[in-house]
Amino acid sequence: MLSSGSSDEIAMRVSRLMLVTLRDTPADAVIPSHQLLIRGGYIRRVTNGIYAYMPLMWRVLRKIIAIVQEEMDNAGSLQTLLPQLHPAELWEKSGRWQSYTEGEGIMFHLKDRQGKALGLGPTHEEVVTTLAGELLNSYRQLPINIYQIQTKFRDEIRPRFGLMRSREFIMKDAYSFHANEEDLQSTYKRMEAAYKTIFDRCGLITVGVDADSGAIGGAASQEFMVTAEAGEDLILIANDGKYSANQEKAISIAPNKKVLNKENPSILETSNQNSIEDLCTSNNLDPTQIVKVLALIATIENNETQPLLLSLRADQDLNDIKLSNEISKILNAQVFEIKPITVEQLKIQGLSDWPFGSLGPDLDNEVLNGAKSWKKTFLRCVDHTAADLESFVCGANEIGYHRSHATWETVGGIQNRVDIRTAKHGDKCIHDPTQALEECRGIEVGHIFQLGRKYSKALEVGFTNEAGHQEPFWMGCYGIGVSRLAQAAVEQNHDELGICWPLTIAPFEAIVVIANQKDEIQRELGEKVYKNLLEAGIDALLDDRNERAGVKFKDADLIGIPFRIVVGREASLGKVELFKRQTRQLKLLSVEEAQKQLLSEIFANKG
RNA sequence: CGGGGCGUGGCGCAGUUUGGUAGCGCGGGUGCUUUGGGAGCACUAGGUCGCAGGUUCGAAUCCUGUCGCCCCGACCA
Repeated sequence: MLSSGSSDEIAMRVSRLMLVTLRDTPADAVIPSHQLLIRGGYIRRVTNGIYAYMPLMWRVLRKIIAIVQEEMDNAGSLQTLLPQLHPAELWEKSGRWQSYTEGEGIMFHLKDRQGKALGLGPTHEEVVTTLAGELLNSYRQLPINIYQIQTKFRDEIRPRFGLMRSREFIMKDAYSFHANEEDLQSTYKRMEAAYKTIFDRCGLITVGVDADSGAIGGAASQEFMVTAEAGEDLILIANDGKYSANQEKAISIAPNKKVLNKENPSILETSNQNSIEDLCTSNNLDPTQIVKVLALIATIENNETQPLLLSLRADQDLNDIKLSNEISKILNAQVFEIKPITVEQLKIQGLSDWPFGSLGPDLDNEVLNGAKSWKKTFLRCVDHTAADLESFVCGANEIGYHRSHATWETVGGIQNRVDIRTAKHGDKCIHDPTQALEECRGIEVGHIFQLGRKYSKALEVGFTNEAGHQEPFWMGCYGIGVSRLAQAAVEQNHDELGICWPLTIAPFEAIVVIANQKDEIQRELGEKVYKNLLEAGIDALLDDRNERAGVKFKDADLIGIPFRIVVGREASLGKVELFKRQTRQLKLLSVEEAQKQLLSEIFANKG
């Protein structure tokens, strides 16, 4: 046993830290951050998508949590702690129980000994909205903004990348309640600002992007992305930085078209021309002169299935998120799934083959006659890129034939003009056509939504307004993936030797390495430096292990403590080395000077 | 769920094609040496080869089934 120091002090010694680092990269980790967190002994997998946070990791998480708490508190949000087990009735009332538990639902659920159905909270709109309904009765009590930091459960279809997409994770979620939309918008702006401060303080480079609000629903929403190669989302950013969006949502100006002169319509023989490319080379056409037609099937509320016939300019790609939103708007119904129609599906529906490859925008509804479960008329949508063509080539609804110089009048007109194309790298921007979109990948660490009145209406909760009438709340919700953020920080801050934590969220600010534990002079000086740092208020760690210097250096590089003081062979001369992990800058200094410089660097960077 | 790959000491892997009773590196323990970039030597502990059936004199190896993990897609903080 060590004779001196409190138990805290003992735990700050590497020899007592339960630290196990791995020399080899674990086979099941693919991206750098996941590999490094496991190799550095930060996390251990317990089962699929479920991880244990080891002491170093928990220190990182606590630092992130402290920053989040400070900024949320500053922004006027109240911390709470809500239950993790939710009764099914609450979710049935909001209409989400079924979609969240059945099929590809993400809610873990169970029955208690009374046979009552419960779910483990993947998010807390139901619970929090119900509470608000019970407690907030008057506009005089509004607005209210509350948050919690807590473990969330989502039975992900495919957990992966360690903490990046796990089934149990730490999240900060906040909910705001307002008497009107303007007030919601002002809190939304305040949260946006708080989020920027939080990510800045965590030492992360993030971009706020326009986002699709997905399953949660609602109006405006913005995602905060940590830019990194391993990111699962593709984001588009204008050169001037004035516009940025998730590709799922991004809008842009489509590339210029090659005008096809107006001439009398004619029929093209196109047998064996099975792709747009074939069609172009064989007939000397440009893809921008062709309208391609896609047949899809949408599954909507009440298990109804609506066939879709979509027209896009042939050089453009369909964006299925935009499509889903447009279809939902047109039908005024929830869209669950949209899939391409295949020959097999036609068979199942008892339909004969369609002229795939030669579909035209005017494909007759009679091809749906006799369908077993599908609706019998197409919902037809034309993307702006196709609608803007005055003369074009398109399928003739007969295998082996296309129509040349068609116009919308000759192919049945345009019923729904929509934006369903995918914006891409290089496209011109709508806010300023001299600017182009750049693409990069991002990890979503935060998402803020203006929910509107979706949940307050569904759960029938509201307040009495100034006029004395009952009204549903206006709501916002604001999430930060705390454990994901920790891993994203590693993804953005590492090199070939290991992690380079940003100072503010590093498990320790400095590590004192005694090169040779058996050298009494080194050992005593190392202990002294360590003690001095602690007394100066530095989060310091002492590597007192009886290991060779090389092993300690490798481990220190791997676990990524921002500053390192090496007490080694110059210890007898009163000299130590000050090493900065990020830049690998190394200075041989007197003990006093090294400590002084370390303190000034740390206090300067902590802000 | 669809498509691909993999399960062999704590970790990384070989052995499987062509059946003969399990091996390498790292890690762990002990001792000596070494001591500023994942040390050397010696000794040592640790695996019913994912699991269950089957074929065979004999199965990590062949067959059937099953479970788990990883990658690509649908989901999301």
